[in-house]
Amino acid sequence: MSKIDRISRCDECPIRHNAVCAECDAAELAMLEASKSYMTIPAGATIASAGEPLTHLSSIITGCATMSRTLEDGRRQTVGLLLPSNFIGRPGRECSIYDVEAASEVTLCRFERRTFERMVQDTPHIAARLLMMTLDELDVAREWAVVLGRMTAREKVAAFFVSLARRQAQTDGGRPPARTTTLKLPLSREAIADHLGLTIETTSRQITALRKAGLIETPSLRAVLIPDFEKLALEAGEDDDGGIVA
Amino acid sequence: MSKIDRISRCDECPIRHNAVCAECDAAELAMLEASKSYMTIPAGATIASAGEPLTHLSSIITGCATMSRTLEDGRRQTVGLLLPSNFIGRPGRECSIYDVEAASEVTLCRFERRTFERMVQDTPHIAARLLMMTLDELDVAREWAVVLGRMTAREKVAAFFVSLARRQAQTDGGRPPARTTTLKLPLSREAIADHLGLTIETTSRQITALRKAGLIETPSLRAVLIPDFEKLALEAGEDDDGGIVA
DNA sequence: CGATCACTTGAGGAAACTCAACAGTCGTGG
DNA sequence: CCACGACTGTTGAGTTTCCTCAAGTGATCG
Repeated sequence: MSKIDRISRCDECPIRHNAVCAECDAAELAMLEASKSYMTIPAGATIASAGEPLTHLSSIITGCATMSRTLEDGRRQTVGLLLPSNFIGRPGRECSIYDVEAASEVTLCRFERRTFERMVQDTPHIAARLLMMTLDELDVAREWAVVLGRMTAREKVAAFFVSLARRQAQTDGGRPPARTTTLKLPLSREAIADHLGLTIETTSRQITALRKAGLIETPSLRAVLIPDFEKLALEAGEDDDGGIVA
Repeated sequence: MSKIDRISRCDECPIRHNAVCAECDAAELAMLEASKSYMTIPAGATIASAGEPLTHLSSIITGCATMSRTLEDGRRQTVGLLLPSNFIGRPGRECSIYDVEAASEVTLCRFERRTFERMVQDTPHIAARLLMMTLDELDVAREWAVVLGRMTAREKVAAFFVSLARRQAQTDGGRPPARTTTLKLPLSREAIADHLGLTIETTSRQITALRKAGLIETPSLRAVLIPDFEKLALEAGEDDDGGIVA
């Protein structure tokens, strides 16, 4: 029995203050508790498929998932990297328009779609929080458009590490990344390439190039050590005042 | 005195049923009417600048604007094409994080930011509509990520015309584009290139290529005639069932 | 310990970019 | 009304970046 299975009370939930329930009061939380269910999905499994009905909407409690589209000829683009507190599914739409796959083992807090839609309608705290989260997602998506449209392969890879470092720091602690940060990579090289709009070979080469330039170290295939976060951020095309969006 | 200046009643507004006010009842509309103001901006003028405070939030009534980011070295990426009923500015944020520029003459329906934020809080119809619009924008942004990340230059240009045709058809009439459609281009070649993550030269070459392939005609620099919409959509990498998002 | 899979590296080619010249369009003023 | 100039768009030639194909290396797991 994993740790999450034993959590049933929302006030013990690791994403309590970041997820769609963040603004809920005790009574609202009780309502959510009554209709939620947990589900754990193994790494590599499919959470939703493009065009298929989505019976449940959910929040990621732990783990990492990708949201992607695959064209008929096999080209694939990941349009969202889903980390703890991120939301899966769109209220008001029956089907997912993207494939959602667990990159690592993922634990979800799920709600039956209709039930959740009703709660969004009836509970301003949920609606307001969902709006804020959606606006944040929109910023992230637009920020990523700049990366995809205008950055070089090297900048894209650097930007990916920088963005992931920011989000992981946000999740565990809530403060910006330390100067020296170690990153756990939830994605394979192929998945990173699909996120960056590159091939796996180019991605690999640029990771090597960043390592040779001393901007990162790679203690293992699934880990990246950033000796100087600011320096890497600069390499990712950020003006020195950092900033921008996650 | 232009046509819009004379419109003061929301029920005569061309975006009445598509904008953030779409779900409002008579009483709510009256409230909006009391605090709204119109503003017309000439083509080429700046509506908002990245990092600068945004005193008003607004809806586009007529015209077209671009939302873009410029990197220090001059590279620019447009992250959103704003057409009638689209919303400018983010409730809850004081500054714009993008440059917003009028591509053509633009007429706005504006609300003082604080006032609007209060109305969002107090008016579920506005909050709900804003949520739906934001979710739609998110879909558009993610769809565009696929274009930016995985499409060839030719597909990008085709996808741009297809997307624009869909949105223009949506605006004037609400139905999908006819088989043969004429498109009014609100953007210069350079602005198109910035939207597609290409150079102006590549964009121009691909427009020429599409013309030579008979997929489009170019009656003028700012117009595109699509003889067979489905055929162009296919060229844009859509599987024959069309669909996807605007 | 060996097979499989993920990742890396190399060589060659294709797509898009850069730089440069040219053409078409539009507005202004003679 | 035409001539001029500035600007926007097109086309061409050469270069760069990234992709493709292929082989090699390293990790992981039975």
